[in-house]
Amino acid sequence: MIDYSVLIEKFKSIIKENGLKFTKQRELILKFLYEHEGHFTPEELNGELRKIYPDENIGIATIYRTLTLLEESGIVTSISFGTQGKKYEFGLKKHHDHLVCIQCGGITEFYDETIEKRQQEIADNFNFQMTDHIMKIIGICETCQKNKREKV
Amino acid sequence: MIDYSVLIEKFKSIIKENGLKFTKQRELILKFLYEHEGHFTPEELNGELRKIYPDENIGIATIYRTLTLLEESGIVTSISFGTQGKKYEFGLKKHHDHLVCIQCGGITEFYDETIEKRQQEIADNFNFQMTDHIMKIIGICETCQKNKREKV
DNA sequence: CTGACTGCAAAATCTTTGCAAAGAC
DNA sequence: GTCTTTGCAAAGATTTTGCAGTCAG
Repeated sequence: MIDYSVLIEKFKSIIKENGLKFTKQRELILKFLYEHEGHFTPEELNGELRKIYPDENIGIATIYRTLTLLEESGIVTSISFGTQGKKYEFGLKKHHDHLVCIQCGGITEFYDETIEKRQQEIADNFNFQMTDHIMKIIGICETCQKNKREKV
Repeated sequence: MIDYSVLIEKFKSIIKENGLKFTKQRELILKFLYEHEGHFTPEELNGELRKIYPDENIGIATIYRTLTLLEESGIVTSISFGTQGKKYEFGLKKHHDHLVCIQCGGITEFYDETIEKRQQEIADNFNFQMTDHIMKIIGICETCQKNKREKV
């Protein structure tokens, strides 16, 4: 995993290249995502940051703006949930895909070499310049299957 | 491809099973999706239906409600576009995945046996009961790549 | 007839934008 | 100092809901 100091330097250089500024808000949002595994909605992120930094009072608009910036910079990635918005996660880790539970909303990550290779081959066949790919396996996770059985 | 009369019967039996009613609006929406290949937002669907049936005046709420019903019935499927909502397509055709162009928003469909098989294996490994899966390859389609080169 | 369905408009979500004040460089 | 960023609140965009009248069975 990338070191935090390296990450910050990387972020600062992206910031500088684009004539932007390195602000406390941007740093705190990045830091949170770096330090917390998982997938967060902007609203959740807002809540967590308010808990950790009660004095900062980071506006929701800033969260949105920063997430967009971080995503464009390739530092975070997002996964969308139909109408219910997006969840963001720190993106500078090994590429992976997701198992999404429709019962509890839980997300499990996995990585599979076979699928990765095949995706590139498919894109090539269509002369499609792949910049990203998303794979979600949707269903019911082991825990929720058990809970269901116990209820019956 | 499923025959239209068979499709309607199928829909009617789902309707009946659930104590619902078979209405003109529901039929017209289903008919449109059956007859038109492609992926439509609720808003687009609304516009198209208004063009074809200027006298019907189907409300946008009905479109949403019907699409939800059709999706729950397994007759249509949806693909979500981050913040920008969902697109729906007729779903009773061979399963396939999508290539989505970030430039023009165009969608190309493909089907790959290797990927299908591997997805099931992965779900099994996690004791995950897969009900669906989504795969999107995101990038720039052949046409948009060409247009870009021409502009330069 | 009865209960489901519809269109309308209002409400609810989620996200973006305009602006004056504050902050980074 | 200059130009970007921020928080706030208002505006937008998309989707859902409440309701009275309408329609299917």
